[in-house]
Amino acid sequence: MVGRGRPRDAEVEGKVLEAAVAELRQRGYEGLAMDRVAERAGVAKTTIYRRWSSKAELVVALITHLRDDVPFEPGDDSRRDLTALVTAIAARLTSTPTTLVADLAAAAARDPRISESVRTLWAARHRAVTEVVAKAQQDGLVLTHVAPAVLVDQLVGPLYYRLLVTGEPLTPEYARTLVTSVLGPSRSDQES
Amino acid sequence: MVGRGRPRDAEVEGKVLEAAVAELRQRGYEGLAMDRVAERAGVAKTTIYRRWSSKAELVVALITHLRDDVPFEPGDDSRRDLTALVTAIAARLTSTPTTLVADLAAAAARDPRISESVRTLWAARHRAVTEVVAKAQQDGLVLTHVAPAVLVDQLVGPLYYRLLVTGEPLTPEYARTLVTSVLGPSRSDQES
Amino acid sequence: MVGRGRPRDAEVEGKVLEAAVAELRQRGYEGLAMDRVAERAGVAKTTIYRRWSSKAELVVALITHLRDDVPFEPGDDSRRDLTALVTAIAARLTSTPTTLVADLAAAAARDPRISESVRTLWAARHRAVTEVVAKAQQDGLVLTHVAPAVLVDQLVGPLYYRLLVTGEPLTPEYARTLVTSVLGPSRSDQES
Amino acid sequence: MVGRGRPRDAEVEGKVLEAAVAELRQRGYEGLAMDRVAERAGVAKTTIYRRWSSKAELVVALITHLRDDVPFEPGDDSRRDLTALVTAIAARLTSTPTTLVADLAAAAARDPRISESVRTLWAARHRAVTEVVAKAQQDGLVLTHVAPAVLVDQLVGPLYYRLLVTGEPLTPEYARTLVTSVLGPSRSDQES
DNA sequence: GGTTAACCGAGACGGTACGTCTAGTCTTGCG
DNA sequence: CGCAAGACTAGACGTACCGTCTCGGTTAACC
Repeated sequence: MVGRGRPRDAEVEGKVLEAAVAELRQRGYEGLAMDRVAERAGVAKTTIYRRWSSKAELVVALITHLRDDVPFEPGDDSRRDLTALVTAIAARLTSTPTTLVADLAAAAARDPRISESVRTLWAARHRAVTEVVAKAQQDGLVLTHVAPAVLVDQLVGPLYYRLLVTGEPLTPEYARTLVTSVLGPSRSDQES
Repeated sequence: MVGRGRPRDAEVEGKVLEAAVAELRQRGYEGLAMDRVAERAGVAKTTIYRRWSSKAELVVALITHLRDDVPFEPGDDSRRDLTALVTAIAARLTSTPTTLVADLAAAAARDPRISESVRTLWAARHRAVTEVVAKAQQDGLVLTHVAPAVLVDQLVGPLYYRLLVTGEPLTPEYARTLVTSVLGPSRSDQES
Repeated sequence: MVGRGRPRDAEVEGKVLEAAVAELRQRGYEGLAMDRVAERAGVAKTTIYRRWSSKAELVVALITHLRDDVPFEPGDDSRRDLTALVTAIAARLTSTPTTLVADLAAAAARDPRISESVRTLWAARHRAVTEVVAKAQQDGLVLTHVAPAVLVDQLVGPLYYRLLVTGEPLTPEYARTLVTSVLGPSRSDQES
Repeated sequence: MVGRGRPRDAEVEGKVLEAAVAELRQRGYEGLAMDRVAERAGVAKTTIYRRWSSKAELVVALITHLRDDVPFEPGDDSRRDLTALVTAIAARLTSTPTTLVADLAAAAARDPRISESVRTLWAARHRAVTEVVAKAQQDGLVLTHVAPAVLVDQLVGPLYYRLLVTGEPLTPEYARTLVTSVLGPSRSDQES
């Protein structure tokens, strides 16, 4: 007895998320009004609440929707791969409104369901890093014998730390320095 | 023309900040209601707004008020000092409600004044780390030649990263591993 | 071109009306939600709207459905008959939730179709009174020469007045007093 | 400790009630939207809810506000007085939207506080009738020896009965007939 | 010692948003 | 067709919060 009743309008989800993203960019999280989202999406407020039980959940979905996993295929040069990955993550964080990242963290700290959702998002984004780090370690490129997970934390963690805590900029140079710190200087770095 | 009129009640500031801290811990930034702060402090809302022109400014003041710098004097053994420091920071973060940290970050991301205030707070807490790292580097304990600031980020950043992003626990072992990763294994570690 | 398509389920009408009556008793007219009626009746909302085009019309039908005329055969003694009738009406009103009566009046005041339906209901219930009053008047039992309809109003009206307006109780004594006031005291009353 | 805080704006109450009356006349009870009342009165919705906790209570207040007790001084002729009073009540009921009367009854049947309020309203309006009836009875004008309260019910009750139940019109003639039925025919009536 | 200036408390007020509820309509697929 | 299931529009309801404003009443400093 599946598929009874009127099926959900497939367009709704997209329209709402799009409207929400636009509003979010324009007025920030606090300024994101459900009424306006509804109107902008050309949809009744009830329809939004049927899918997402609160503003917070809508924003979570919105973020997930933003996920555009660029599949990453590792090359031969782990150092180059790692630098590219960390730089990409930094770039992405930079282009995302900081409030969003912070609000997600705050919402996650309060609601375990959101927490899970948000963590899944980040996990997906950082997975490739773990793989490349493990590979680099097998190749003997890493200085210390520490669990790969810790190294990942030391590559990615500082990005969030700067973004959320110190407010310093996430430049490509910074990303490269992080990699250098973990892998040691490359030959070209040494020469310079 | 100084000192005319009724002087401000000296106790008010303290009472309000205390009440605000309590509310912030309980309900987070969004849930921090000025009405409740006023009631809890036994003070009129007007009195609060006379001192701080908005909720945001109140939180700024509140954060500054939180600063309770435990003075740290470095010893001979930089590795031991560093481990102690990172462990202490981790312990402090663990004992602080995660929502508080996240909400501060969120508030900072929204309001530059809060941002500055929050950063000053963290900077005070992390200053000692920078000093010890620099000393360790001078002593030749650090593997790579990277700016001390970056090393600090890689020691402290992962703590916030785990707390706010991945949700993994901040154990003393983790703190020691972070130090090991930066300084390389200690002699005792190597022996084991 | 008769009997095309699936025939209407004969049970539906009864189930819906019954459910609607129950809801009406519990929650009153305003609180009568079509969704709840549908669910309680085990019927789709669409099915209800196919038969009755609005909440108002459903209530109309519902009222008609409530009609359960207890046939009354007059005896020799008009005074006794009248007393019995008025007492019976009072008892029935007492056992009916006051909200129901009031809501019916309110709905009637709003919608002429409901109005007609409700009036038919009351008329059926009060018809016997008119007959007996007319008979009593012919027998010379009534003090004044007033149209029977007015006397009926003065016998039945006070019941609704007390119920809806003053909130005073409808006791059998009250019913008898009403009859006494219209017919004059009976011989036994006079003796006492 | 009187008169603390900002005093209530004296105009608000009047403006809101006026706006509410206008809305009520235009769109009926169900169509009376608090948002529109607020806008029309040039007042925030919160301000309305601070004074009246619900739509129902606002309407009650509205009715009470409508109270314009025409003080009645009885003359020598009780029959004339009574006729005038009953006619006045009938006229007033006729000029009031029926929905209002019915809705008040319905609201009263649900909420005891409203009930009390409404009854007070009616009681004030009907008080004079009781007095005049009692006087008429002392003067020997009443046919039967029944409690004055019952006679009042039989004079006023039929008006509400016709209005809410049978829907028949409340003409001055009807009012006079009611009085006649209770007092017996006047001399002039007999002559005619 | 009266005037004046600034404070304090209480709380009303305008405004904005949230999340809930309902009436009625519309869209499927099954019988 | 009828029916069940349930999505959809439109819009009211009552609550919460923010920041402003208006009072009556204090508490000093100054004339």
